[in-house]
Amino acid sequence: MLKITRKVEYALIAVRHLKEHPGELINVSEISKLYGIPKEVLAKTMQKLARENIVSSYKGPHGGYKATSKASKTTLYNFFEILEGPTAIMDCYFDSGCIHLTNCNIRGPINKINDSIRNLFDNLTLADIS
Amino acid sequence: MLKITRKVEYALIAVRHLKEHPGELINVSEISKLYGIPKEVLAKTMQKLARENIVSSYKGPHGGYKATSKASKTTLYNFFEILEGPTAIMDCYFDSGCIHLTNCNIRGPINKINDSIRNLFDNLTLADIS
DNA sequence: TCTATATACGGTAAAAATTGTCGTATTTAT
DNA sequence: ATAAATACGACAATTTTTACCGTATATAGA
Repeated sequence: MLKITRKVEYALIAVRHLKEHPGELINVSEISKLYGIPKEVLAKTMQKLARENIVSSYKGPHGGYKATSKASKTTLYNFFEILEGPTAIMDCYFDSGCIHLTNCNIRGPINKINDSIRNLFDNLTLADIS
Repeated sequence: MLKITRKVEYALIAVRHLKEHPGELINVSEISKLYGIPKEVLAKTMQKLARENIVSSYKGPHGGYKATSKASKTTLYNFFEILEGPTAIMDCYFDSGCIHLTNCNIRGPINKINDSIRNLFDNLTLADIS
């Protein structure tokens, strides 16, 4: 519990790698081999980041990805959201689908904890882990 | 991702309920019905808490559980640990089993984030959510 | 002493979420 | 044209989480 997913882990590794080689076009295979990450998984992850302009993509031979200026400014919260959707320690923070809401006795405190965690990830950027 | 498990959710609800009825012996069936929690799941969870003296248990008819004084003092981190084992956003914080450790480029920053989260849960007690 | 009720505990089945794989399309440098 | 790369969708495999079942043990009360 309270784990980040491998996809996020892979994405963090990839972005960091791109930032360590500024301007350079680096393809998925290269990063895959270097860090032992399944190629297709990383590929799809990079595509999501490309859609959000965290990285820019170039097709064709010698193509690949490079980090954009947005990469550094992006908060960890947004980064997580791009890859995994809205993040909270319990679904009821976003979903109203919980049947127990009316007699739930912990929602208030849980939401406070949530806010703390969200605050933490809102105040860390990708630059902080690069 | 970054979710607490239902077991932990159930345990928080149960402990809070016990603390709302101090001294009273309340059995698992009662809490189960009240909050719509599967009985056996909650039962096992309560047994873990009993072993760690977060609650005290009484067998037989009119038996049940009540919160102990330790309940309020227990940190959320310890509570999570009792129920789910050591908690970290990535396994490599505790496990050395990761093959990539040598060329992992994000371990340092990830561990810092981990420390922040751990600090958060170390400084919140069950009293804070009751 | 018998019975009913409750916790204690282990094993396993079911469900859900995550992770990985495959096939195909598209773009583009050479 | 060809080869190398991203783009995308569907599905399979794995892992984790959640729920259920059976049995043992303790104890209050008739």
